[in-house]
Amino acid sequence: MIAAAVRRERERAGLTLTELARRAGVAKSTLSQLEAGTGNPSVETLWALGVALGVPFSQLVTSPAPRVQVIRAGDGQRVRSEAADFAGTLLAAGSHHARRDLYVIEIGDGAVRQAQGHTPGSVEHLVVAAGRLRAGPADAPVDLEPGDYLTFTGDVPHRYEALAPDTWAVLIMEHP
Amino acid sequence: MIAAAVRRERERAGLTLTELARRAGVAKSTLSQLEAGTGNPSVETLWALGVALGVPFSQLVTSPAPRVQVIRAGDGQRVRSEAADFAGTLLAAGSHHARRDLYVIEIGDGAVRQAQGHTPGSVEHLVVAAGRLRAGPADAPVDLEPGDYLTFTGDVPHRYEALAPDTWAVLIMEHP
DNA sequence: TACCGTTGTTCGGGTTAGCGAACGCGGACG
DNA sequence: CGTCCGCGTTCGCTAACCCGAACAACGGTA
Repeated sequence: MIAAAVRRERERAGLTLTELARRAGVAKSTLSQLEAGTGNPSVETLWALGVALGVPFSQLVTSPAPRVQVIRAGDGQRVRSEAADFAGTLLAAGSHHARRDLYVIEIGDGAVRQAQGHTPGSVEHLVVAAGRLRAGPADAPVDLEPGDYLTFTGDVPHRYEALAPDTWAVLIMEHP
Repeated sequence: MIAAAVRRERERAGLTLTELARRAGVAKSTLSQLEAGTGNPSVETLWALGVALGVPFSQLVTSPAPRVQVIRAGDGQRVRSEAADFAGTLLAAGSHHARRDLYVIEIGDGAVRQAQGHTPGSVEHLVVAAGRLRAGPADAPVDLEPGDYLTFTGDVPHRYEALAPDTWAVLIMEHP
């Protein structure tokens, strides 16, 4: 589990095992056994590897991934405030992924953005703010309207297509 | 550093050292030395403690916190796509916090939501989708319009106040 | 083909993490 | 006061993490 994460991050950084071991200050034998899944590394070792890889260490202890989920505007678990005219809808909670990039995306009317899959285990969260958007995995896109929420795994080809002018949305990308 | 985090979480859960060691399946001597800051624990040990404490493990390796930052609609680092009429704006990236709750919030015109500070180190991210919103720390609120992005530490009293009808926004709450 | 540089994987060994048991301490109870 | 129970800390000891070095495997080059 950790083994795969370390190897994935190392290859994503384009480093050899020897080079990463040198930069992190650990013996390459240690790193080799670690990537082979033998034993549990100490926190110090894993920390050194995380620093050398430029990833915040919790990224090296990943976990499984969900699939596609849509919450329509008005659906979802609403949390109302008694004290004020305020309502919140919980869309996603409790992931312990590490990197989380937050975007605001704008797509011209009729424009289509194709994206090949990102790193395995990445998850995308999308909330449409205005316009209409068709998004999701390339083989199963979903039509969304303002307030709609969509989440899906980003490790397969996917797309964004605006169905109305001035379409924009909030996009959270989680990289495991 | 880790020592303090473990002790803090253990006391926050109201557990004794002996009880936590029993639940996590580690020797209490190990836990005692760990909280004393002696040596580096292995990942497996820390993981077991995280499970027993009900925290996602990366919470045991904390880090500092930012303050308030506003990115106006149209500002920010834009990432354009050459292939399609598509533009994305990166708002926040690379946090290594653990729990991340995603909300869509709706606030009635003129309504004010007050919130006392949450757990130390929590961070809130806010993107206004429609309407006008005054939000932020109670002593330094900021007026936001659709597309504006605001982030601030949530461990101090803060507020949300709608300045127009049909105001809603996307809210990401990070709990360290 | 032979040589060389690099990559990643296996070997002994020193050191340390983790365990179980024993210890000192403080409060509750008879 | 004496005993008991639970708290957290220290004491040997075994196991394993980590290291350095030697080892195969591969590709480029003369």
